[in-house]
Amino acid sequence: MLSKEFFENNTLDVARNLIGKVLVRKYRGRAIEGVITETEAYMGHNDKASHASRGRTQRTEIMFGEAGHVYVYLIYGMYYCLNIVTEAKDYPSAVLIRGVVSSGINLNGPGKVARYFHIDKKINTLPLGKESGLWVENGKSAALIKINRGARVGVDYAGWWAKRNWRFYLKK
DNA sequence: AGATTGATCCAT
DNA sequence: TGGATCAATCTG
Repeated sequence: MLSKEFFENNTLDVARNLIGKVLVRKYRGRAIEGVITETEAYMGHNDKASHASRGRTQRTEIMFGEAGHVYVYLIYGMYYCLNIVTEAKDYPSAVLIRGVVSSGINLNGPGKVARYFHIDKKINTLPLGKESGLWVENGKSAALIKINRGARVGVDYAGWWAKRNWRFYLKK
């Protein structure tokens, strides 16, 4: 299981390094696993695409918290999105898990990932590990993986910040 | 391209 | 307390 230190690094590095790692979910005595194929970094007070850009609120407080904790939110009234908090305490940042491959099934999009892994607000703000039943394991030799970068999805409203290549995905 | 859906945030 | 706004997805 990846340590808290892994998530205390620069968010862009964490987002890139999470590609190829294995997401593990223990749910009702069953283990669900999948290789992470797509992530996005949300980083800093100034990132207009980040929920934390307007400062601390009840919802975003978790992004200012300890690395390696889970941030889950509901979007469009229907879909949960899974994020993992990164970097130092009081620096708002997290990585959104956008894509996972599990048992040959391609889960493209954060809403599908959350649904498949039974992610909802019950594990919001919990640390990765036994308590949340969610953690990340090392994958196979990350050095052999080809990773592409691109602009983040669905954040056009963020102007210049939307153009930054803070999305990472496995090259096919 | 349009409908769906509700938590969250901030102020007409 | 109300209304605008969303880190999306499915169906055509």
